Amino acid sequence: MPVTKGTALDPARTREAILAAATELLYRRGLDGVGVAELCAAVGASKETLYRHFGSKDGLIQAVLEARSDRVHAWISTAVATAPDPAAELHAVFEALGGWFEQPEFRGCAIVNAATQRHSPPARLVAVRHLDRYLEMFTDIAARAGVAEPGELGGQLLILLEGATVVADHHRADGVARLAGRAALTLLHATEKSQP
Amino acid sequence: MPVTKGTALDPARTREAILAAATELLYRRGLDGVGVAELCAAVGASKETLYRHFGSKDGLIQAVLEARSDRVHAWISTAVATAPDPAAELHAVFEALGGWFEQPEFRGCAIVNAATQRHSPPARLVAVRHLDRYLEMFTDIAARAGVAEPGELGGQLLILLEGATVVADHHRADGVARLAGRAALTLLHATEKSQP
DNA sequence: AAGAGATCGAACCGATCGGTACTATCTCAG
DNA sequence: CTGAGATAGTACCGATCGGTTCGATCTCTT
Repeated sequence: MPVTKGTALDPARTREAILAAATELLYRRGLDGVGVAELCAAVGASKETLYRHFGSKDGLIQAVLEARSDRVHAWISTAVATAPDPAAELHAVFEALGGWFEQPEFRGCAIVNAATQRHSPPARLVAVRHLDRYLEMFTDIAARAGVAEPGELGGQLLILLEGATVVADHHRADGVARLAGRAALTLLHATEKSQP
Repeated sequence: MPVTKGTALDPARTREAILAAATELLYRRGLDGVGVAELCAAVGASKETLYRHFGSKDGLIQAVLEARSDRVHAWISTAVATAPDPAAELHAVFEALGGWFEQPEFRGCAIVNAATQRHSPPARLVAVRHLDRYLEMFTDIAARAGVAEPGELGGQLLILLEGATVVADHHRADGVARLAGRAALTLLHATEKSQP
């Protein structure tokens, strides 16, 4: 049945619905673990609709990744914004991360996972920008804390965040975020102390 | 031509040859990026030979991952063994890591990548044991350094190692290992100082 | 009222997937 | 010398892949 009778025709909403369903499925089963046909079935859309909105499976994947990157950074930024000082900001970031790791559907960072599966420009570019934003955020926190080399500490905090995500995904999830959070604060304090 | 004339018949060597070629190709292009036919062509072996030795593509993948995990840990252990004290051991680990990151064929940790692509028991188990061995190594180093809670520091060092690997793969490779290495030493010294 | 655009559902495309079967031919152990 | 096992090469299997096309049918804009 074409265009279910009584349904409002809203391309933008259709696009979002496809995006949402694809985000979940591709994250859970991997980029190569879900075919376009199954994707369409899960959305309740036809192939033609999907291809009109995204052009190709890779186009859909890219749209999914960019939207996800934006959402993740908005979420982390919110956590940071509620904290009163740099140390509390770091604590907030890793506490938020811990809440994510505990969710049963947690499967690592979708953007990094995608770049691992498709080691090609589109996915890699999204990943680079994703990590760039993390690095900028951490460097800002380090700068606000008044450390001598914010870039150095920022990079180390990025390593802690990504490392915690990988370990939570592939080793043990419980306590990893707090472990990384304590390491982050230790690094912050050590760097502060050494530069009075 | 079956069994090229003059070639010694050595199943064990054949197996190793398949393993070696598959290790390189699957690492470079991803588990789903290479078909069995291409794999056979790269090895110079027939499908029947591959399937007789490994049973299935997944069997081959598992053999590849386990061999790789063994090799990586032997390599890291060698780096550790040459250092005179815990701090030097950590330095050696991250220096070795840096050398790996700089290689043009570096594509992240093959075992973690595989577990990301196949989020199913076989690959996941190899990954868990792989990280277990890292954790044990780092915990031992922490214990030798005499810190109060070697497990805590060991876990943090594991996070640094995996984080550095991810960042080197997906963000920037140069200097990441040394950045993580300095963080590792900072954590070690901070933990030592707080527990006289 | 009419045309434009959106959507579904299905058929269809060539290519490729992992895996099997078979033959011819070689090596190697007895 | 003989039989068992290893191998290359090829053809083949059904399934699935990403992607295209088409007609029917709906909504929306004018």
